[in-house]
Order: sequence, then structure tokens, then C-alpha cells
Amino acid sequence: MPRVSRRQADLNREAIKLAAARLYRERGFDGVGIPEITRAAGLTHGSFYGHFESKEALAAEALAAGLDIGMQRWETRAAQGGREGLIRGYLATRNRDTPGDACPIAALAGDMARQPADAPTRPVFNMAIGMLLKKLAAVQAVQPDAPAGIDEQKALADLSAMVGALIMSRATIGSDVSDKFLSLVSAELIAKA
Amino acid sequence: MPRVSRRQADLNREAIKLAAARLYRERGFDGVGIPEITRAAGLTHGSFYGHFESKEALAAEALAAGLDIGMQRWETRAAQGGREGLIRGYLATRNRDTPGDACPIAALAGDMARQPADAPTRPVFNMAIGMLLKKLAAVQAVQPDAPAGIDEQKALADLSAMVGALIMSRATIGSDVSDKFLSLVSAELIAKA
DNA sequence: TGTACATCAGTGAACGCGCGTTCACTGATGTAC
DNA sequence: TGTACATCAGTGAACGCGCGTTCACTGATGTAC
Repeated sequence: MPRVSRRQADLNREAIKLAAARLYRERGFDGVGIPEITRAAGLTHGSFYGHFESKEALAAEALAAGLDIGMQRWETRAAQGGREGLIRGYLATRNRDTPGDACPIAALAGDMARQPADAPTRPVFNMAIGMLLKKLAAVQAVQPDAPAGIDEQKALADLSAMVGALIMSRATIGSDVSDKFLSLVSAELIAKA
Repeated sequence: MPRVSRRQADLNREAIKLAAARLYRERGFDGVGIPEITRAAGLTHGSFYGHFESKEALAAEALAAGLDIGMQRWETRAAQGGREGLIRGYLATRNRDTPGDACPIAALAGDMARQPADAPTRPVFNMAIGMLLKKLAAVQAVQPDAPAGIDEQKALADLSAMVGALIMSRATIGSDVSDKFLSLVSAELIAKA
């Protein structure tokens, strides 16, 4: 099929981006190539450079797309269940078992640490973390006489524990500690509040 | 140099393993190949299969070596500074900035999540986590009337938060939140005790 | 201790493979009349 | 509305490269006398 409508081309570009967002979360930035991503989007690898400048550029856009969807999910859960709802929703077995649909931070933070300093993924990731920390700070229950910035400190600790627990739960899957990283860290964080 | 003494061959094997332990932590399991590892050990790639059965087998041995060294470090710090010393020592900028010398859990947990279910790295990793959690549980200050298993729950939460904070600090390096993941999570965990 | 020879640790060329990227080509889409 | 043609989204072969792995070969090490 040599040419498609302009509208279909836009849809194809979006399909590549979404397939990448999923596959990168499942296998990491180094674990999946352009041939597989374009194939997952129903295209051939040759069409790729008509849509994106490079693999690096796609990674940044796919990461942004995944983070966007994730951010909306945080918002919904925070509105419904507050801090406790956020923690319970995040540390669910379903989240652990479908990394392609789940939090890009837990799936890709390890890879982000190894991205070059000037990689286009970096500003995307950093900005998302900043926004997420603001949301997490807003949902903390702090005493009125607590020192300023304590909500930010608690947000950093919550995010670290949640992301850490999900990563560790995935890393130890098959062992009996895997479930404990979800249920017991969840219990401890909620008890702490 | 076509043949070396048996003693030297043993040293070469160890050098490959240690170079791998460092390079895997710096670049991930997928980020470094056998040519580079053997070169870092002062050998050529052809010598590799005289020492290890496969790249997978090396990964398991290198991971075990890194975890062993890390475990000793935990032990020392726990003996000297208890839980607080452990947290401070772990969430240090030096640890963030030299992943090749630092905790293999923080460096490779993300990669572990993607290892095949039957990968030889899995039992190595799981056993180390089990041992580490025992050490972390032993260092918790729990009330005598607290329900049984609360020390394990706190150990899981501490490990998640420490590993999560180090990973996030590395992932956001260059941004101003990177330092906060170390200093403020450290402060929050210590305050919580 | 000295000599003769078998062993085997390390070398580097070679393999098949998949990667990221480029490009000549195809033919439906979009446009000008 | 219908026709003629330029545009350009997608295809698939091709590139150079580095990977994991194999293997014939080299020559110092280790051993038997």
C-alpha cells in the first residue's frame, strides 16, 4: 500500500508512538527495535523515518505519551481516594503484571538513569516527576504547625517507596516476596499517614 | 600471549567477572557486550567461552559477586550506625554518582524485571533480597507489643524507599529534584523511626 | 635438575543475525483545471 | 463532476555495524622421564 490519506498517516504516526510507549515499558529502551515497533503498529520499518527523526526522538515522544496517560490516572485516583487510594491503586498486582499498561516511571526509571545527559527523554521525564510531586504533596495530611516543605518531603518519600516497591515486586516475581512488596509496603505507607 | 599459568587464568576469570559486575551496573545487562567486558579485563573476546558458558551465565555470576560485596557493606554499616547509618550511607551522592561501585539492586532491579522466568540471575537476586530483608528487619526498632511480622513489613518499606529514592535520584540527575530524592527521603525515613 | 612433549589459555578471523538508518521505487491521494 | 498529473506515505532491499558464539591456530605452561 504505497500511499494513504493524510488522516491515515496521522493515525499511523500515533500508532507507532503508542506501540512504542507499550513496548518500551515492557522491554526497556534497549530491548526493542524499530522493526518490532513499526510491525506492532501494522507498518514496515521503512516508513519510520517519515514520521520520526530518530529512535531517540520516538523514545521521547513515546515516554511523554505514556507519562501523560499515567498522570491522568493519578489525578483520577487522587480525586477519588486521596493518598490512600493512590497507594492502593498503584501497588496492585494488576499493575505489576502488565507493565506495558502501567506506570512508565516504574518501568523506565532504571533506563532513564543511563540515558545520555542530553537525551530528549530527560526533560520529558523530569517535568513529569515535578508535576507528580506537586500532586503527591497536595494529597499529604500535614499538621498546620509543621515546617514548610514537609509536604514535599513526604511526597518524595511516598513516590520513592511506591516506585521502589513496584520495581522490586517485578524484579522478584516468582519468589514469595514479590507479593509482599505490594501488600506490606502498601500497608506500611497507609499506616504511616 | 597464547597460554598463561593456571593461577593467571583464574585471575583472568575473576577479572572478567568483576569487570562485568561493574559494567552491568553502569549500563545494564543489555547495554554492554562480551567484547567490551573482556577488553576491560585485559583480554580478547575469544577467551570468554573458556571461562563462562554464555553471557547469561556470566550475568548470574557477576550479579552474585556484586551482591556479595554490597551485602558486606550493609553489614558493616548496620553494625556501626544501625538503621539510620544504613539509610545515610545508602542515600549518599557518592552512591548515586558511581553506580558501577554501588548497589546492584538499585542499578539492576529494573533489568531484573525483564529477565526471563528461568534466567540464572533470578535465584541469585531473590536469595540476596531475602537475606537483605532479614538484616533490615533485625535493625528495626519495634514496640514489644507490636504484632508479629511488623519488622518484616518495615524492612520491605525501608528497602523500597531506599532503592526507589536512589533510582529516582539517578533518573532525574541534572534536575534539582535529584538531590532532594537523597536528602529529603533520607530525612523522612529517619524521622519516621 | 634438564630435556621432550602434551596440554590448553588466549588470539583473532569468521559465522549468522538484528540493529538503526537510507533510498529508489510504487501507486493511491490530493489538486488544478 | 471528470480528467490529468504532481505529491508523498509506505515498501523492501541495502548499507555498515556490533552482537553472541565458534574454531583453527599459537606457543607458554605443566608434566613425564
